Amino acid sequence: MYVGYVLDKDSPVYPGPARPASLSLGPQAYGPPPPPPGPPQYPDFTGYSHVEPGPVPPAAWSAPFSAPKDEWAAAYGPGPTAPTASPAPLAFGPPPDFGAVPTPPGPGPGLLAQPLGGPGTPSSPGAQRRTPYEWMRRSVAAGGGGGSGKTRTKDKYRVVYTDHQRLELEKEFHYSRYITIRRKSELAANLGLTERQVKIWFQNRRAKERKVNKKKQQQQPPQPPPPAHDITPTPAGPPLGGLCPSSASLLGASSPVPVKEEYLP
DNA sequence: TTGTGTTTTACGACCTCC
DNA sequence: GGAGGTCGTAAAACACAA
Repeated sequence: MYVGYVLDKDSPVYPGPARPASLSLGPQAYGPPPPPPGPPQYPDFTGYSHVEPGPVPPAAWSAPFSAPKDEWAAAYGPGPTAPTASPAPLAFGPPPDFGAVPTPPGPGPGLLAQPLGGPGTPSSPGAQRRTPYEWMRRSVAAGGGGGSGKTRTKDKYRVVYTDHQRLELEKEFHYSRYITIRRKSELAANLGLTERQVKIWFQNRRAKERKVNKKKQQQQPPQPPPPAHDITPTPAGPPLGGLCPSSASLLGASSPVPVKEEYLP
């Protein structure tokens, strides 16, 4: 286990600024790192595919995480507004950060102004794909099941996470592929999930990313190795031996990135 | 409406690390 | 030994073509 890494460092695995303490930051709030822009980070992301034109958040990582998940960023619009608009009686209110982050100029007045489905509209992610921002109103229905602990041995095999839960999980994943114990607890509490669910979600999410990356590599012709300065730690594995290289460099004296207190020893 | 393919939760097996 | 990692897989949820 990598408890030592997680407990002691609680630092992002991938280069980037230290995340603000509060949850629910918009993707753009994670801050742009210096690396050059690359292909979209989540071109395969289909969970929130009601893409609308919107501001493209700055790149969050260097390759292979060279670009932020602009799909969901664009799909959901500015992060701050989404949870604010959610009527879900989750364990947390709209984080202050959400109100603090200005709404970028977009195609419309924002999520709140988007049409919502009627009360009888399906509460599934698929339905949400057809009904933009439906997730804001259906967080409760499926959200209650999110932490219900249903298993294969119980009446329901699995629950479907609400879009809000998935959005927050995606945000956290966007920040770091490996969630810390602290963040896992926070996220689980805030989203009404169990820590186990959060852990498994991250495991599945990493598996998904590996699968996508593998698919990409198979589709793309072999390319020459990138220059040395472009080499970034691979996300394919857990951080071994404490700090990953990127974290080490992140904490280095030369790093311009401010390190959050909780990440400091 | 139905069949089929894909995605999303959840678990078990096995491994590594402390 | 416990916790969390990957890997493989089951099954529900979902999308979509016929």
